[in-house]
Amino acid sequence: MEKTFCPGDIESSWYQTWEQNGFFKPSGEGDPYCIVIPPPNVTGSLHMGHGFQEAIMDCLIRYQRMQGRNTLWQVGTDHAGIATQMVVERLLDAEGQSRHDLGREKFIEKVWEWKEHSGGTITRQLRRLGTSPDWSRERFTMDEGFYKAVQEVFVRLFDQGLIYRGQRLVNWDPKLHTAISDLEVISEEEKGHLWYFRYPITDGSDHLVVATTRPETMLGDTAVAIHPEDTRYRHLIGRTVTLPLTHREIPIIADDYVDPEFGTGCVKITPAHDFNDYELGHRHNLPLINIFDANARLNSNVPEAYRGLDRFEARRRVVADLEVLGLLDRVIDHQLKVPRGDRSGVVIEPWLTDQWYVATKPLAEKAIEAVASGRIQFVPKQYENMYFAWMRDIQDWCISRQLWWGHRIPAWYDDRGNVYVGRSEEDVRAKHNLGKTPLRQDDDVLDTWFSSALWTFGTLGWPENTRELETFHPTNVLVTGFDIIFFWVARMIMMTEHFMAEVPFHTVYVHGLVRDSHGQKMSKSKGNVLDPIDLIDGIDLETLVQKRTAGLMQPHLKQKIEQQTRKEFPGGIDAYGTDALRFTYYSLASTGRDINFDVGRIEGFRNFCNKIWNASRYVLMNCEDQDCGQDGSADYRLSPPDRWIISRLQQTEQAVADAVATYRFDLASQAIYEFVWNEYCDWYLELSKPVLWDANADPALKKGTRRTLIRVLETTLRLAHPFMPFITEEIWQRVKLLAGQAGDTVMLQPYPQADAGKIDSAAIATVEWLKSVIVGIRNIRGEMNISPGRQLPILLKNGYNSDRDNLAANRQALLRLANLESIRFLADGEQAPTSATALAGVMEILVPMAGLIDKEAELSRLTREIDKLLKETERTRAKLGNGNFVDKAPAAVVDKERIKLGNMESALHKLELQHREIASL
RNA sequence: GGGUGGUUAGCUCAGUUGGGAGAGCGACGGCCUUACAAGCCGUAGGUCACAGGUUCGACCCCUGUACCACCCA
Repeated sequence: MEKTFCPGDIESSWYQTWEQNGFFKPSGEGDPYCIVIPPPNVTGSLHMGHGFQEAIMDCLIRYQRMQGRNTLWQVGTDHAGIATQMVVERLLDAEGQSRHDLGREKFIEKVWEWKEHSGGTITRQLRRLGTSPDWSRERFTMDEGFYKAVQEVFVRLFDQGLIYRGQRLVNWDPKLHTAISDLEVISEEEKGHLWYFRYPITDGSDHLVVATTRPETMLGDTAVAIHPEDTRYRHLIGRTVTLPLTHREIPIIADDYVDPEFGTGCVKITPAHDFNDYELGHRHNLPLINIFDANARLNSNVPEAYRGLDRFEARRRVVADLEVLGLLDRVIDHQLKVPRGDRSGVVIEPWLTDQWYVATKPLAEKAIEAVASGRIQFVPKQYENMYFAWMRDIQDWCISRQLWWGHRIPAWYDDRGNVYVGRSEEDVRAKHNLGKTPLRQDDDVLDTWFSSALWTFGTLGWPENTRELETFHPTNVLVTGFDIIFFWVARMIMMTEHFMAEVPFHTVYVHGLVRDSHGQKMSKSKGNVLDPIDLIDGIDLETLVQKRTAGLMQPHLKQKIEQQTRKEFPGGIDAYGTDALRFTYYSLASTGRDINFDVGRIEGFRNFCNKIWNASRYVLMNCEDQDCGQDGSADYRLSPPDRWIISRLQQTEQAVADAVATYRFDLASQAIYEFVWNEYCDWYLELSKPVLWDANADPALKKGTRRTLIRVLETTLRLAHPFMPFITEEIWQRVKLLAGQAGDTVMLQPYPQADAGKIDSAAIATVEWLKSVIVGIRNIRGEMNISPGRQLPILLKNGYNSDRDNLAANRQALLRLANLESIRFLADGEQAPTSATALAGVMEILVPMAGLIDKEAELSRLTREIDKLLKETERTRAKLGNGNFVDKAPAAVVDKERIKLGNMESALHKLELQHREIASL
């Protein structure tokens, strides 16, 4: 084996082996276990959030597979309507073309071409992460089969009256020319103005002052509203104002929607361009005047002077014209929520159009019940509240999009505007007896989330009743971020309950969102994006800078991003390998909502991989070509350290099992890390040396040690495999035979199960004793600056018989691990030389000071120890002196405190004695 | 305005029915000890945001406050 672990050397070849041998496919045996991947955008690429999420799913899948379950990880990608269409339109734009130049069919061909070309990026990257989905079952939401499911769902919902077409105000994106759902609108505070306009009362008696943030919409006003109780204006109810610029006469109405505190308490009402006004207009039967076209330019419903103006230009003109007329009262600065499209970034316009809707209320009821009853459980549980809050207020879902890329709505219209929904034009004609009536299909496509809502059962073959559907649905767990609980999770639950009459999954594991090391969201414009592949393969500084600053939407940020990148990664990023990256992800997967990714962490876990690698080198060097009991022979003997590490292994296995069962991957990874590094490497490997290197040692004991070394390593590799698939496979192949195992791959070996019967408390006590003696001596050595190479003669004093037994049993280990010249108990009546002292229980460990230890240094060390103990003793004594504590606390707790106090007092006594003795020299 | 989550070592974070505050990284000191310098040994560092309350006992339970983040209106 190489001296240093090089992840790049092993990763791709093992991945190919696994995939080519079909190890990722369901075994067909055991209890089914299924996860569907949250489908990434087909033309997207892997980001840190994906990496995190995929790592978690792969861990679960590999874990369950090794538990012997019939495991399916259903993989696939999403066509991502708007996002993909935008990408392709941008490419066309670069060639000076628009999609309209091409026409719908040609454009869609282009999109498919682009998909063929770039669609494999994300799946290639998933492979780099070592994920183990069944690639042979890969699905795409635009696949023929999946479209069939989408169409079927649409038709059935329509027939059931749960899909309808209606003219409503929608969130219109004037740049992308499509409606979008509420969830795709991001409203944030922005600086703006509040304009106060005078509207003359028609009889010429007076005027009203209205305040508005959107002056241009006044051209579509159809009323002015006041609060019914507002005494300032109550007398005006029922009269009219003459709308300036348009000279329309519009009523003054009363409605308690109006907030008398805001502005002047008079509100202009534009029912065709504001959601609240729309509702209000509906209540009062106000006319709707649509003043915008699809580009949000003013249309022919406004006076000629304004027609064709962009909405923002129109705003300036309206304000200017009113000012000229003396109707501009004042303008003040004002913070307001501005709705923007999450894709286009432009201000969204409430606009009146015909759209398709899903009536969600009836679907939501069952979906709420599914979670309320516990048929679906969220982990962590608090996300259920978020889910309920949204589901209770759910609005009808606008599912039509004015795009070309997506599932075309299966609806046809005749010349008279009648609509027919069916599985195909022929189907529609037959169903409605339409003969040769000309029909044209609806131009719109469905919201991408409409198709992803069918993901669990659609990918398994529905509407056919396939064996996969039978076996793997409902799926076991959905792994997702909380940001798409509404977009996706809730809609999946609604659709699946409706069509399958069962839940899509039993558990929703909601993980946090990956941020940078300062808690900032990673984004291109912030220039703090990390690419998981760059952490695996490494990247030099120049390339990283180049990558972060290329294609910026706001080029002026370039310099700042470059500086920041050069400062944070002066040497670029090292190649850490997949296993280190994955282990880092797990270590960060606690219950929090934010996951701050610090490159310092991954370096630590790269070192951990190297630690495992080198520990394995040591084990192999000592076991290869040796009898390690690989033939199953039983002529070996286990030492206390052997039994101790086996015990600790059982405890670790249990800790990992408990952690995975509760989705605490941080705790699982920590248990493995601690066991491997702090127990197996730091202690057990060291303890094996005095046995293996002692020519006089009992051969049966040596065999026992080799057997334990190799078998604990082999088990640990299986234990760690779901977390770090590559390195565990590579090493497992080298150790399997020596450990008496066989098999093509570690990924199909049984997962280690804790066996409480193998926990040997006597062995644990012995090794704990050994460790405390060694640590005591090392402590003195370290603090007194005694060279590590210097062999020390150690004396022991005041021990129990058990201490004498332990010394006898562990003499060799002590001599080596503490680097001792000798170690023995003081004889009866023997005078101890002046020594530095450490305690191990009641036993005193003496390091003779002569020529080694400075008196003052030892005194100050003792003083520190004494002070520490003194403080602790005082606290405990006070506690026990409190009658309430002794009376009311459980007896076990009180006893524990008593014992603790006794121990501390005895230790304190010894240290004080020692201090006095040395001080008197 | 309503809601949720958070505040623990210099940094990033654990802390599982309330009973002696932990890890990794970083810092400091010492080591090329035949698996590993991507390492080994040792050390320092915390009013557990603040204020009350419950309790014999609170990082943990309750109330309030401050600040941060996110969601919704």
